[in-house]
Amino acid sequence: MAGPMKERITELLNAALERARAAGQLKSAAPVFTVEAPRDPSHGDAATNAAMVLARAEGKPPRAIAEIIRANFEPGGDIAEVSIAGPGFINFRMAPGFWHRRLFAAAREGERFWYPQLGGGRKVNVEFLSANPTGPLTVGHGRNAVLGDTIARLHEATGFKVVREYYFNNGGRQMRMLAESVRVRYLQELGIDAQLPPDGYQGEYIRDIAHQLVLRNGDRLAQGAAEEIFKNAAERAIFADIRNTCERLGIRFDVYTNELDLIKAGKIDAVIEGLRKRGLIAEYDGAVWLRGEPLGLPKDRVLIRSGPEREPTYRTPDIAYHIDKLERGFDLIIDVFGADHIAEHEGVAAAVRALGYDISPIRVIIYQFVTLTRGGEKVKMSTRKATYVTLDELIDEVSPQGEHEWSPADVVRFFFLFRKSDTHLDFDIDLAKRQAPENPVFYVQYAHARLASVFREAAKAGLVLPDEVERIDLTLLSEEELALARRLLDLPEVVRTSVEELEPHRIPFYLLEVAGDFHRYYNKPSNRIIGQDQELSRARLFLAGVIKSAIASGLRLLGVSAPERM
RNA sequence: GCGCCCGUAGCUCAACUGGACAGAGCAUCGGACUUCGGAUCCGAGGGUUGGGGGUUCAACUCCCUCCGGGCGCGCCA
Repeated sequence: MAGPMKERITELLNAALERARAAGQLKSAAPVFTVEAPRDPSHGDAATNAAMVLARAEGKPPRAIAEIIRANFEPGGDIAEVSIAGPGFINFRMAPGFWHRRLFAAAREGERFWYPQLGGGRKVNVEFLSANPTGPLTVGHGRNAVLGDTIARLHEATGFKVVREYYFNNGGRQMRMLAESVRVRYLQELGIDAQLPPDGYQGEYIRDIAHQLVLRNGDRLAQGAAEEIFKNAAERAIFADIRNTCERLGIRFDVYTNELDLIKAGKIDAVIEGLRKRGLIAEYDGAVWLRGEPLGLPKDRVLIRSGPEREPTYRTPDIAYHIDKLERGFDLIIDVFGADHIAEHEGVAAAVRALGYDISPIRVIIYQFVTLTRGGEKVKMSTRKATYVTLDELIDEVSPQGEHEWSPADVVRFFFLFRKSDTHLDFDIDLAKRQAPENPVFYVQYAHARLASVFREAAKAGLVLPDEVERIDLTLLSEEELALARRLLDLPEVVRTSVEELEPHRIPFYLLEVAGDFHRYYNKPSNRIIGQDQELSRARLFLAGVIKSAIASGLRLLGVSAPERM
């Protein structure tokens, strides 16, 4: 519901309550009531529960109180009707002129209208994906990447300054294992007998990296070559691959941060020192521990491993990393994590707070895992065992073939966003492949392409909208068309909720509804946009333009293209 | 065992964060244009929102409990 309308009605309601009290018709103090758009549009444009929340204090039935409020309500110019319904709702219906003015505003302002400015230039850091460079991106990473990027887009659109950030660990055991795996494949490539360690990486891409090393170095690395060489080669190659996949999805990062740099900058040591000063460090079993009990955590957590290397666990740099982000002065720090990280994040947050930082800027969006179904069976995925479907393969498989105006990422992006992040996502590959033309994304894009086509036809027929849109007579629009307009004009509120609650899935669901409204409207012969009556045609074409603008603006938030032709 | 998430139509999911009669898309069955794009539209069937209790004028939504599924409880990330 439009913000201005809501505020206006709230004011008028408060005035009515005041009058009723002055007249002795009500005795209790102003209640906390809400003004919202009813779920069912036939109930009106706005509704309040004021009478119902007053019922108890007044000792009267809600509908009787509603009558009192209505009797004292002096409607402003835009409110056409005030009625009482259901258990005691007071419903308001706006005059058509209100909607006409909103439509004109939408046409004039374009994206500024659809994207409410919430950020005021505040700085937000969105950390997402953050996959360690040990292999190609999998389908699970895809959900993270698309969610994170879309949250970034939502914030950009609504007036935040956004940094997209990728954090990775390159100091630990996993990277050593990666290096070792490359070395083994390298030796094998040279015909030298070598065995992958039990936890080694078995993927084909390791052989590719080893093969490249042979091409460039021959057998010079066969004896005594530093682990560093294999590690760097692997990291470089895998990152190139990850970047490429992200590029295909329309995703680019502004900042990469890694563990080794944090170590070199002494930030890890600083964390340990700070914690030690506060009595939060324990040392036993040869390791350095974060004490759980004083932080309200279930148990102690290792910060520095035992053994001669004195290696930090992943959690220590993560603490340092979050402090680093806080010190860089972001107003909002968003972490996109898989469900398996949630417990760990609590520990990290507790440590950061214990070190004296205000962690309120940090917000976490958790997403549940993606399960993949192929041939009716769940595919179990493991990076190490190389039994995964890569994100690249998925993009290839579900993207339409041939020449198109739209991006190969459209289907994948839309699918990943088409459910709430904290529910499991079941991705049936066969279905996505086979039914690609019936995917919801095509339904929405088709609505846009159809509208574009209408404008092409209108131009052919010499029908053009005036620059001064206010000259168009919107009183010619039918009730059905106004209903369509009302849903359309919801977009700014949908965007607001998506940003505030970090719930991007609202956008694709909204777009599906608008597209459905339009397809239904369009299919009725009586709703022909380009017709004999010039004035009516102009009013309808104008509305069509606003619909097109809303769909395009919504899709842009998702990183999904809005094709003019399909 | 403990913690977090989930359980809504045959399947995959929504439900404006406590509001009115729980809605879409697939799937099934039956229909619709000789002009703006049929990748569309119309209609039908399908529900005790996992079970039970509680709070509230009002519960899919909050609390308790039980059942079922996922994730975590690593000196992996």
